[in-house]
This record gives sequence, C-alpha cells and structure tokens, in this order.
Amino acid sequence: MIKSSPPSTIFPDRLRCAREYRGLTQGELAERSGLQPSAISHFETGARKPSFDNLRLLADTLDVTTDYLLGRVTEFKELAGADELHRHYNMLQETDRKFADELITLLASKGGAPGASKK
Amino acid sequence: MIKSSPPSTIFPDRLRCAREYRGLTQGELAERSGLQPSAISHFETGARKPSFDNLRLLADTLDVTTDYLLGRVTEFKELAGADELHRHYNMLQETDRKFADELITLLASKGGAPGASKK
DNA sequence: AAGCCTGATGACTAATTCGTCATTTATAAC
DNA sequence: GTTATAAATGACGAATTAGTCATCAGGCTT
Repeated sequence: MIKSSPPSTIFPDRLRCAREYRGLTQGELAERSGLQPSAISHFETGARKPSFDNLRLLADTLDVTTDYLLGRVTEFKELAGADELHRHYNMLQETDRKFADELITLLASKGGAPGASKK
Repeated sequence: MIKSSPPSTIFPDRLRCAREYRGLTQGELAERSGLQPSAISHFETGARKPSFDNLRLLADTLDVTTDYLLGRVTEFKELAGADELHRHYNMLQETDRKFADELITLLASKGGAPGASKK
C-alpha cells in the first residue's frame, strides 16, 4: 500500500489543540456542540472516538476541517491531502512525470481491468 | 466559514460519487479499504454511517478529504488530489500498482526535482 | 480553611456500528 | 435459458459509542 493511515491517536491532540486555540473549556465546547462534557474529556484522553455525527459537530463548532481533526492534514485550513503517491509524483521532473503518466495509462488500458484475475 | 450542519444524508452521495469517479466497484473499494462489501452498500444507501476509523479508511482509499465525504465542502476540486493519473492508477491490478509505486518512488528519491524540494 | 472551576474517570443502559454471512434483484454476456 | 457480476438487503452476536450521572483530583480565589 502506498499510503499508511496515521494512527488515530492523533485525534485527541488535534481536538485539544483546536479547542484551546478557540479559547474554550471542555464544558464550553460541550455546550456549544451539544455533547456531554464527559464526552469531550473521553475524546481528548483517547478513551473514546467520536462517531460520524459527533465528528462533524466538533468540526463545525471549532471551525476546523475534519481532515485536521483526523490528522490527515497538518494545518487548520489545509484542504488537499497529499498522499505518498502524489508527494513523490509532484517531486518528479517533467520528463519523469510524463513517463510515469504514460506507463500507468498503458498499464491501465492494457489489462488493468479489476476482476480479471481476482476471485 | 464552513459553518452550518448539512444533513448527514449527503454522505452516501458523496461516497458513491467519489467511488465511481475512481472507477471502482463497491467490492473493489471494500477490498482496498479493508471493509466488507456490504458495509459499502450500507453506507451508500444510507443504512449505516461509518465509524471514526472507517471514515478515515474510505477517505484514504479514495484520496478525498473527509470534509468532502461529510459534505462540509462543496467544491469538486477537493476530489482532484489525483485527476487522470489517480484514476488510471486505481484501475491497475495489484502487481502493476506495486510496480508503479516503486517506480515513482524510485524516480523521486533518485532524481527528484531540481528546484522543487520535498513537501 | 472552604468553595469553585476544570478536567479525568468510572459505571450504567440504550443505541449504533462492525464483521460476517445469506438471500434477493438487476443487469449484462455467453 | 444460463451464468456471472454488481448491488441491495436483512440477520446475527460482538464491539463500540451515546447519553447520563457520580465521583475524585488539582488549581485557583476569597
């Protein structure tokens, strides 16, 4: 695999960092997001992970991206997450990049149809 | 900025859109993300919502932001971590994909870009 | 000292997802 | 018609979170 998921242990730190950046206590964040104060504490200590909906609530309340909370980006407002492939790809020189494009396109058009060898 | 909580009903559409954009079937997405095919279907039909960890897995596999999947951003350009290259890349078989990974990594590590430094 | 705020932690039931499997439907190809 | 694939759907126990409440420890103020 080309991309490895960062350990989800990043989330507690990101949440606390974002909350403190907004100058909120756990209780205030709980009140504004409609969650329990204990839930916030559980999240920041890593005891629990937020659900689908609560992750959205937290991101909305703190006005940060969910990608930041999840550790998929390093900055508050950063949008595009560059995975390994594109980091390397973007480092290539012009000629190498074209070569990589053609190669992958060729492989894809040739026999790359998924399911051909599977199952 | 990103305020307002859109109904989480957006997620199924976003997930399906991203998956089809990458040219993957539900089964293929399931295989690459390590989830069950039925889980993907449940997500796209809105029967279930992914957990914290599985949301990250899906975003990683599809190379989209979680904010896009959650409907917190509307721009389709968020999808463009990859454009054509990534579409072709995802069409490759396992062996070809590994080969492409190694090739690009090798090219990047050895030559790299003259002016463009890392990251 | 006493009181208050913040945060951590544990317990409990209800609700939800997970992981797995089976079944069904629709579509397309042979 | 038959076969194969993609997708939807439902069921089930196991695992996890939600929501609520209680308790405890530190720090700070009066």
